[in-house]
Amino acid sequence: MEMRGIRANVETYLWLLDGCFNSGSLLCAQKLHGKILKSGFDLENVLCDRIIDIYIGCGDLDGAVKVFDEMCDRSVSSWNKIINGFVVNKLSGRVLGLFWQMTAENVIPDEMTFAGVLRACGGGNVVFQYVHQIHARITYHGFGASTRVCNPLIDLYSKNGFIESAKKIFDRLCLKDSVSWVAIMSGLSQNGREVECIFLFRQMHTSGTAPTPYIFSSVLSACTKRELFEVGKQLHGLVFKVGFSSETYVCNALVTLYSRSGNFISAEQIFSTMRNRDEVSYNSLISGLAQRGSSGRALELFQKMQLDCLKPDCVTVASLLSACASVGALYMGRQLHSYAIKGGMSSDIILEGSLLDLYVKCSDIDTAHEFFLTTETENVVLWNVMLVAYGQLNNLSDSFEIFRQMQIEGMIPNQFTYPSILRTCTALGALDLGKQIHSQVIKTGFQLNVYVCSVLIDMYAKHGKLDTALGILRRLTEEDVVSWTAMIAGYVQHDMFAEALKLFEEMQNREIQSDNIGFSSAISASAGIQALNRGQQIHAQSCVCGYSDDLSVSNALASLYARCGRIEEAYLAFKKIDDKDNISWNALISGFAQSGYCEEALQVFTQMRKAAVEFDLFTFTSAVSAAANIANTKQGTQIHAMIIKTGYDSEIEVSNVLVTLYAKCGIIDDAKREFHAMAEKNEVSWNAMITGYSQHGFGIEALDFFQEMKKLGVMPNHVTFVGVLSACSHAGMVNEGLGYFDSMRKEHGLVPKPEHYVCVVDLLGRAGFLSRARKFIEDMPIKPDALVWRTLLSACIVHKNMEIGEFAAHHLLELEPQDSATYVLLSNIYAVAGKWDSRDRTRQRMKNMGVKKEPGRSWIEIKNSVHAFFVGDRLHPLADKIYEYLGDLNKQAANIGYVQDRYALLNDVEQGHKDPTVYIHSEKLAITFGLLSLSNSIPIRVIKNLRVCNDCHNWIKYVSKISNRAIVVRDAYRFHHFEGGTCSCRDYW
DNA sequence: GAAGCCTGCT
Repeated sequence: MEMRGIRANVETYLWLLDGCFNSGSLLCAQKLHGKILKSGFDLENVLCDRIIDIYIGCGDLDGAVKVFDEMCDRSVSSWNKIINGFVVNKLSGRVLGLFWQMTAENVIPDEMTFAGVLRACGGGNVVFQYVHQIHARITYHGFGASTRVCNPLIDLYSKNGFIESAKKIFDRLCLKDSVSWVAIMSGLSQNGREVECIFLFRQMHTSGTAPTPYIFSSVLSACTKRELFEVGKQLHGLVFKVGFSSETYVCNALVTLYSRSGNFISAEQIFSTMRNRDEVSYNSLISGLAQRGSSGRALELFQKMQLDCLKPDCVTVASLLSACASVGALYMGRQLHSYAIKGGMSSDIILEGSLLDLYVKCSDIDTAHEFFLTTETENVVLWNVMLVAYGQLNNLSDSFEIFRQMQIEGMIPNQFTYPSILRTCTALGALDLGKQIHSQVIKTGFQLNVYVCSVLIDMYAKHGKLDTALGILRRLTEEDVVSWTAMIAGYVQHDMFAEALKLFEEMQNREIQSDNIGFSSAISASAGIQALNRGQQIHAQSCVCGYSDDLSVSNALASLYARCGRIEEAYLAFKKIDDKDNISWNALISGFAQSGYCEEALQVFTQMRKAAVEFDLFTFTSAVSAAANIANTKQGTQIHAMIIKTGYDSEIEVSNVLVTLYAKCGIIDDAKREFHAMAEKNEVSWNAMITGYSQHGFGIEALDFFQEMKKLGVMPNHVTFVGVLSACSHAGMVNEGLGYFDSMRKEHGLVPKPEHYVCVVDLLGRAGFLSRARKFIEDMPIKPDALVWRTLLSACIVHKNMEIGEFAAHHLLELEPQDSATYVLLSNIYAVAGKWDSRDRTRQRMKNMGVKKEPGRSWIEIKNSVHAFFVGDRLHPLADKIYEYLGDLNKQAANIGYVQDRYALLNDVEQGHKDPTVYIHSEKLAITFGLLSLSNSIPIRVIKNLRVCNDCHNWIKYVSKISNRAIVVRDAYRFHHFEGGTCSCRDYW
């Protein structure tokens, strides 16, 4: 044709190009392209489009782009061709740029454009923020209900953790095809919402949409993940009914289901009768077996697979590796690693991930790092796994270095990266770094991802920024149980139990199903305010949800009973736990210690040692704290020795409680030694010293420590001020105390809590400013609690002020009408003033209210047996000896100034009783018996169920001096440590 | 192939 001089026209070239396209010859196309350029037809878009098709088809993307760049007035279909060219060639990073350029040139994108762009976004290496922007364009151009565009969008959102957004898109679809259903169902399943996935399947089924094998495999895998094996079995029936029981995908999912439930008979049966077994079939059964520890059979199948003409592929090895990682089978994992190297698959991107994960999960970080260095850099998963590894080692600087380096190498952090690094920041208290990463999270559009949010909430909540944490939770658009639980737990960690329970309730009102950890946190919150009933109700709920055998929930229940002082129930709950861990034991020890049953706590500690359960940080802190509370120096120092042996003395929490132990026992030199030996101190350490000094009446020293603490820049907290204010009380420094109280708010931004008001009332009351104390209470911005009134009442008794005492007692009785001690105190005030009518009226009122005065009892332990005494008790076998020695003691005490305070309880009739020994209080008897029975080196320890009375208190001071013995009395309200004629309470209780 | 929430110390 050319030789005859006939010029080819556009049609001719089009035909020629078609031929070229069919033959797939790049060379031919290039020649033709040259001719077209020469002929000047290169301005014809229809030819250019065809040339682009051919170049892309032949893999010459650069050639295609060159043609594309030269074109003018490019149509949307030309843009689509080039976009898809990049997508197919996995150069998705450049697609977004093309898309923005296209919109800048006012070319209107169509469905095909968006489908391509979304595919590009799914390929990783795209900042997720852009997906939101593209979504906005999709809506703007009217494709918000198009399955072709929305199916990949659903997939993209759910893969990045935005399941709520995915659901919204799904709901707006006019026509849902089977791909839409699979996308949303597998999305739900991937985001931990397996139950909804199953629910949606039912909805789909009833709506008449026929399920496909893909849909079955998706819903079955949801059942497997949730361990809803019964539902899975029912679905198996349906599979049979609709005739999919030979479909490979369905059978694979069934094999996984049965093998995870441990039903290997069914699993193997399905497997062996399958028509077409593929690699996945083998992989499912192999990984099921390996996860259950049947590695022998797993390896057997691994061999057999090859006889079935299926080569174990990367996924086979990867699934075996993941099973190894989850059961910690490092040795088998290493063997698989060599297999992978021999089989030439060790550089597979997925396998690299599983290998690294194996080493990290098995805590072999050195090998992990070594392996990491041998891999190529562009696999973001490997970077993420390394972040987890350094997090495990509590190594913030290396973690951050990885985080920084990965970005230098062009990796974009994703929704896995942020939780890992942020968790490390949380654990190591690097709040500033955490905040910086938080701003990066916002910049890159992950601020609504539930995994990221849950860690952010946890980070802020754990470090006391509860408002910030709550803000994040409130802005979260997804319903996420973990984020809610993190917030609830944060409240619990900061003693804000009411807030925790309120939030838990709100979560349930929103029908967010709590998980085991949510339930256990809510039970802990109930325990924090001794709300036994509430805690029991929550426990019942958790049982309904299937958590009756869950360890966290069971531990929380034991802790609830223990912290509510229900010894028997706590032991019962503890015994019911099948696989007790240290937390179960610790729950009893710390719970008993917190509810004041410190002897029981120490007994549990001893049992724990006999049971050869390993102690941890929590065990030691709780046990020492129990010993400290009852000033049990002997057992306290024994535990200290064990702490040194096990190396826990380097832990700051342990040192803090040791300082407390010695301070509370009054061995202030040892407390100081522990304190100064600490490599690192926090505010708790300082508080322990300040409180210790203060409790032992060393007000000035306590305040010196407080000044020193401030000078060193350690931030005082609420507890510091309890110590400081009571130090001022002891030292009689009223004005200084009031000044410190003001400074809480003004200088330290601390809002005074009820206990601080109590301290100020104590400060004023002890100094005798009773009217000022009353005025102070009346002006309080919060409602005075019982302790405030009880403090005022005690001050009135010491200062013998009947009027204000009466006032205080009435308020106290309004709050606690069943507290017999208050009636007794009030009647004592009247007795002191000789107002016998008022006293009798009080006693009558007490009777009318149905309040019974508990009979006073005291206990003392002598050589592993407990001796109990009532008032005027003569039932003890050694009663005669005890009364004889008591008489001696009374004489000696009188010689050095003891005068019996006969007004403490008795009216004139009672005082005239023939035998005054009838009224001898039980603590006197117990102490006398202790002095008779115990060697000089052992302090006398007596427990009393009521408050110790004024007379006994005075008597014990004298006796401690005469006998030169330490006497420790724990009464209903506090603990008194008598030595050398004085008491640690400084006559004020 | 990778990620989050749960017991303790003043």
